[in-house]
Amino acid sequence: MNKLDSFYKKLLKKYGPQGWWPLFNPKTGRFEYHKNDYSLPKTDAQRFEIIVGAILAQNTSWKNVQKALMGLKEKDMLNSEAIKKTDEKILASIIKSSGYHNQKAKKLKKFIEFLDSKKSVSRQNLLNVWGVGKETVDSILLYAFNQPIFVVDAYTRRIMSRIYKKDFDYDTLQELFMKNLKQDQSIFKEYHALLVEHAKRVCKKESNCQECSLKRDCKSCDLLE
DNA sequence: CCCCAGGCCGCGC
DNA sequence: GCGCGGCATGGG
Repeated sequence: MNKLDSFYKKLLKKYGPQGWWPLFNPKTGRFEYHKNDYSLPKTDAQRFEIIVGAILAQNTSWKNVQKALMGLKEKDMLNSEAIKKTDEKILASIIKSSGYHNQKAKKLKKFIEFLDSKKSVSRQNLLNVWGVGKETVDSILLYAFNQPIFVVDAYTRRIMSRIYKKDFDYDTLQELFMKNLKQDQSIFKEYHALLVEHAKRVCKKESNCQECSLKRDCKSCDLLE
């Protein structure tokens, strides 16, 4: 078992399955995780919700994104037709809580233009869409389209940079994970979610090394200095 | 008051 | 190709 497999095992043991990506549940009226179910989305509506969430979540807390998604939901606007026909300024006001709302309103419209173009949903085509970069594109491919692509984010970088005491760029980290893990979208989904959880709870900006499940492998661990 | 959050674009060099 | 400022709200 390689290092990355072992990290995964330890994080999963500590935090349990995360159930990403959270989806709105009409019955409870809330956004809910779905532990151990890697088959979602089940409908185009759910797929679209993940896409919108991924764009709104750029450099923004999930709580603020939820409010924006709820706003869209309440106006029956969490669908491409409604977003398409709504004036960009109006749209921006509805998603205001997600921050950068003027930009994000434009991003949503640009992405819907892409979906309507019927171009194939490939990584290269998605990266050509204005407003979505590597992380957003990979999140969409993995969580909305169930493609085995590993998502790298600021948390992944922070954790890995501390463990190996060196900085990695996006492509290097993505390649590292994808070459060393089983090519399985459920593992990629879970691993990314676990890294987020670990970074939020333990490997924070001010790290909490004594509680860290990976401390024995970490070159930055305070306890070793 | 500060800093941060599930980034990306446009620009200058 | 890399670094930097701008984008913006809500919570701690």
